[in-house]
Amino acid sequence: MSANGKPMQLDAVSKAIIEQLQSDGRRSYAEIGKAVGLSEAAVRQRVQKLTDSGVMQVVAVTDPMQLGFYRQAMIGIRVTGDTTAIADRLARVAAIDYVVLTAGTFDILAEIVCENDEDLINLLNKEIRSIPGVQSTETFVYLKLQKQFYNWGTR
Amino acid sequence: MSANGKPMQLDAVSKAIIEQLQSDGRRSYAEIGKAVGLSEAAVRQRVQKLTDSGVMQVVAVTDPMQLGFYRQAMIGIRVTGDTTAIADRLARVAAIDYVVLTAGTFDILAEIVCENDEDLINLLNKEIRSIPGVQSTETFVYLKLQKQFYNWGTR
DNA sequence: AGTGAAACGACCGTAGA
DNA sequence: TCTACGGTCGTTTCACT
Repeated sequence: MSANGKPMQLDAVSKAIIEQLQSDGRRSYAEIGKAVGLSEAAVRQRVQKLTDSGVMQVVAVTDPMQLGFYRQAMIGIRVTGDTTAIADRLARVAAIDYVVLTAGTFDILAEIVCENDEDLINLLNKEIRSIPGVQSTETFVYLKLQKQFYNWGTR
Repeated sequence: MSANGKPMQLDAVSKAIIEQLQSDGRRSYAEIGKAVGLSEAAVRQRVQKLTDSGVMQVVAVTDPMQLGFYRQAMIGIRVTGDTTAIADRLARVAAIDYVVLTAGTFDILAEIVCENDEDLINLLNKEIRSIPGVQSTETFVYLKLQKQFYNWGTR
């Protein structure tokens, strides 16, 4: 139910529940209840509502570095024609984990995750620059990830 | 224990477990066990190891849009001097949820989440462009988030 | 690194304020 | 929207392979 257009107004308790799950997504409802001063059932209902409405999701996230993906980069892309069609196509590439349409000197920003520089070159040439309509790309190789906090939109 | 420098080699079963938790971070170990063909205890041991080693985390992520944060943007930043010090300072701003040091025509990329354009202007002027050493910024306002897949590094 | 069993605790539906 | 409660299922520990 729900998921209309209007922003959801969260009270302090719901915010506290989200914080609990942000630090550990597998914490039990009972434990969260103790922390926020609510019964287990009440916490469960609120979590249900938050996930059903799409405000919150509990998911596993992985560290590319620890899995041997040592090269990450943001690619700024300038295109002609339909940006959505091109972004759609980029979104289907497994090594591209983030695609956003933007206003500014780039039309699309895409984040890529790969093992090394050779993979990066191949990705750029074979999966990005080869798409009809892609005019130019600019690559920003990641040196150090300083902060990452989880919010989300589509998938 | 662990978290050395070498990449962790995951077998098909661990990958399957991660996939299960990527689609629902609260799925029970028993249920995951059924899906991947392992006992509940074995699944739990593997999940423990994956989280202890830092390869995987189960966390809550929220949708800024649904919470009334209608304006998101990536800011490309050019600086003089110590990039780390400036990135550190940016990371402490709540409205900045992502900071990465890069090689390329920007030294730092920062993603911001705010309610409207006025907030965006204030953030840019008061929290970013006012930092000593920041030479210039380029703003890429998000029009549409097309893909977001969760990997992570630091926090 | 895996299984199985028994005690314990979490989860879920339902009833009621 | 919350608490209370009972049945069911998941989790934990441990002994064993």
